[in-house]
Amino acid sequence: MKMYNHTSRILVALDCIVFGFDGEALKLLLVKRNFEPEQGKWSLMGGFLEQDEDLEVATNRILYDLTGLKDIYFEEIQTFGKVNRDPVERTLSVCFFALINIHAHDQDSAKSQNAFWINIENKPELIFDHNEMVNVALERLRYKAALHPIGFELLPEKFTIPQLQKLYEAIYQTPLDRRNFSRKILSTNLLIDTGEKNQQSATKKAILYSLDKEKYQNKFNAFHYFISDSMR
Amino acid sequence: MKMYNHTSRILVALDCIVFGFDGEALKLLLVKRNFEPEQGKWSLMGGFLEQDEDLEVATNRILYDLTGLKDIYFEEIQTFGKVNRDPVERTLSVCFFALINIHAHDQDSAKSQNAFWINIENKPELIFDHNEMVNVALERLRYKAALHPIGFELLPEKFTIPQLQKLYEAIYQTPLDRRNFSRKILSTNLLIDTGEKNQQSATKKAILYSLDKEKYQNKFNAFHYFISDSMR
DNA sequence: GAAAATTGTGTTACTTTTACACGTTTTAAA
DNA sequence: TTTAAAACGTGTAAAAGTAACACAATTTTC
Repeated sequence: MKMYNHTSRILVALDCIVFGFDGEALKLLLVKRNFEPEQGKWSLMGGFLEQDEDLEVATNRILYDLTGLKDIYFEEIQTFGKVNRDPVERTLSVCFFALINIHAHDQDSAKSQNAFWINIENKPELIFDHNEMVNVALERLRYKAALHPIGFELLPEKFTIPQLQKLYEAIYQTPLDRRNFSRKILSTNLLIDTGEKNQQSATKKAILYSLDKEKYQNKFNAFHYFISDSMR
Repeated sequence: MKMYNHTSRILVALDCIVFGFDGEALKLLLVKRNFEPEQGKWSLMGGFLEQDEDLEVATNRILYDLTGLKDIYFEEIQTFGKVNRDPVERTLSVCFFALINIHAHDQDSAKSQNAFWINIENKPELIFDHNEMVNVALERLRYKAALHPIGFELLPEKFTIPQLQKLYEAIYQTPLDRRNFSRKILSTNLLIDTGEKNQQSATKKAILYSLDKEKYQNKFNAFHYFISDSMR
């Protein structure tokens, strides 16, 4: 194979912001580093891109090693490329966030990576530019969840509308009106009534819904265009 | 400086989709390659990331070399990282799009790069994965322009509402209702009546507006949250 | 069986959107 | 000078969607 006559080959890392939701608070899966550099400090989960590995494959590899899950919802956020962002050696970082059902992931995988779930409000200081990465990821999550039904990715297969509401309240750090929220969610027709009820509850048991995955795919891009139908 | 004990250093390129608007159609600034590889074929404008260069600096460098403009509006789209996307050598490509006022750029800069403005409908086949990059960029432009007032970046300092409408019609490839469009734009309060009129017109001369840049900054993120005020 | 907590559904006022109509300005041809 | 054609600016009523609030039903605990 010929090569470009160019010498600036650069180390490429991937860093992942993993979001989870435990029913009350939005959480991050963070790594307490038991390796150098910056051993003992907190960081995002990451890894290097290998020479013979597609970028997307590397993303899946890193997520699998961390959670034991495949087919995780993730999307690229941004590539961070300041010259001195990594003090050891110039490293580009392709940064992405992932949404997982916190109860479905493999706890042994996380443990083997020394990863822990931390409430977003209690986020410790992270190494390098990882703090900025988390900020950008959180902003992107809020942006995206306002326009697309990605919140479901953080919930179990079956969930109640009050649970979904708590999730949105955690994402946006604001209380929502129960009645308007319920109507808005139901009007999307994305939910299927499973006929079951949440037996966990100590008061009135809420209806358990599942996601209509076909409609979810179709409606994913049905966000609010500035160019709405009426303008046409 | 210490180095990571890791051998997979990779060539990193940047590729840029430059959008322009000539008053009628949405256009792309494409390069007819007079260099190898793929000499004679069309491609996006790009370049390699240098060892001592911030990613953002490289983006500005490439845009400046192509257009002679500084402070161009641009945003990162995605990093393309398939192993074989460049047949010469594995190359990661950080891809971004830029919006420029087609009448303000330096034509000599473009000429020196062998770059030409092409109507988006007449886009030729591009090398490597550049076709996909353009598709993603166009999708992103449509997404973004529906939620944020970035269309102005493609227009001259002073412009009329009918001109702005033609731009949106070019972006979304659909006719829009003149009266509703006008009301919607004016309701944002982003436009300042300059008191002048478009003297070019052969019929009734439209009012020339300029952008209220302060409000533009403030309102940039006033997109349609799923979580609207009423939900709070 | 009453109280407390939570859930499901309903209602009305208000705002925004949609789908149109009409009058004005400008140039060019009659 | 008048008239026609084209494009621009503003207006309006019906429909749809949003916001703010009320009430009834379910379940456990006391």
